[in-house]
Amino acid sequence: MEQLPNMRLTTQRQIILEELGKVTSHPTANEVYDMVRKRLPRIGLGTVYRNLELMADSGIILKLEVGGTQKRFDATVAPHYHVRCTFCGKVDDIDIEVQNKINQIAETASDYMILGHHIEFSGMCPRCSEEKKATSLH
Amino acid sequence: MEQLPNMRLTTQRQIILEELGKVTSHPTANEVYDMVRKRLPRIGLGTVYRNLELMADSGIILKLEVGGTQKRFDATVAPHYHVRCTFCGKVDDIDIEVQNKINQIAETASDYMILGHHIEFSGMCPRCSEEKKATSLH
DNA sequence: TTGGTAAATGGGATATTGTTTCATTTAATA
DNA sequence: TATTAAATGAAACAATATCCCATTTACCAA
Repeated sequence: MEQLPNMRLTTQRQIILEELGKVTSHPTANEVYDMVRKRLPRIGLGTVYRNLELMADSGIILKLEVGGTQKRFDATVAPHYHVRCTFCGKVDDIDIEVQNKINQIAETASDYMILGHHIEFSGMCPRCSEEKKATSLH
Repeated sequence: MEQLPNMRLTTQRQIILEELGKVTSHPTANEVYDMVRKRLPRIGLGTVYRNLELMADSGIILKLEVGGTQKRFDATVAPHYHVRCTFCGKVDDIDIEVQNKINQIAETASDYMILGHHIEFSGMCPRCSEEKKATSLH
């Protein structure tokens, strides 16, 4: 596992990273906890939070603070955008070109030092679209 | 106050909206609660949350679910972007042109029905820049 | 202008999400 | 393999948000 100096390679960390890598669903900390607990039933929720934060800080994974109240995590660290279903809260990737130039534009328009950006689309996922169609039929 | 049918014009609602309109700082629900309590000391926190959500749902105000764990609210409903200071959490407006065309691009690239988007820049606010400069001097 | 009525409130309980503490365990390494 | 600091598990705690329900209040019809 890629890591920072003084960061030990524990079983817990390995398995958290492995499980996160298996899914594309941008799980919350609690969802990761559930996934990991199937393999390490005695792991603590604190350990999961601690490690997700640590790995996000060191750039091994991505922390998403998107719509909804919960943080979500993503094993794909390359810059990319997301879409969030307004109805069920599901988060998926949006595979379009990253708009690097808007950082410059934003920097000019503000007194912040701009370090990056994230685009979050909102929409309706296929599943919710289906359900809505079904409901409106009667 | 602009409102939905069956939505009563209560003192609490008016004052919440007035206080939110006074600031450009995108306050959290708790910050709004503090502001409003100066004029209505007996208002409940639940009332503040309830009304902010209600007003956001009806489009009177904007609910921001940006970085950080808390929801933030904005009296300006016209589409615009935000920047969040990675160091202190402050949120400000970024006054650049809204990229309407990327909704189409995103819709083509996914199986969601795209309804909108929001861009959140991350950066360092002037205040934190100053502080960092001061710290690194000795 | 009042009286009826459903919406809204206050305040506390509860739920949800995330963080901290500390005694114990464990990975790294000398 | 003994040492030691980092990491863990478990539970307490903190922060944020929602719910419940008896009481109050805005609105409307007469």
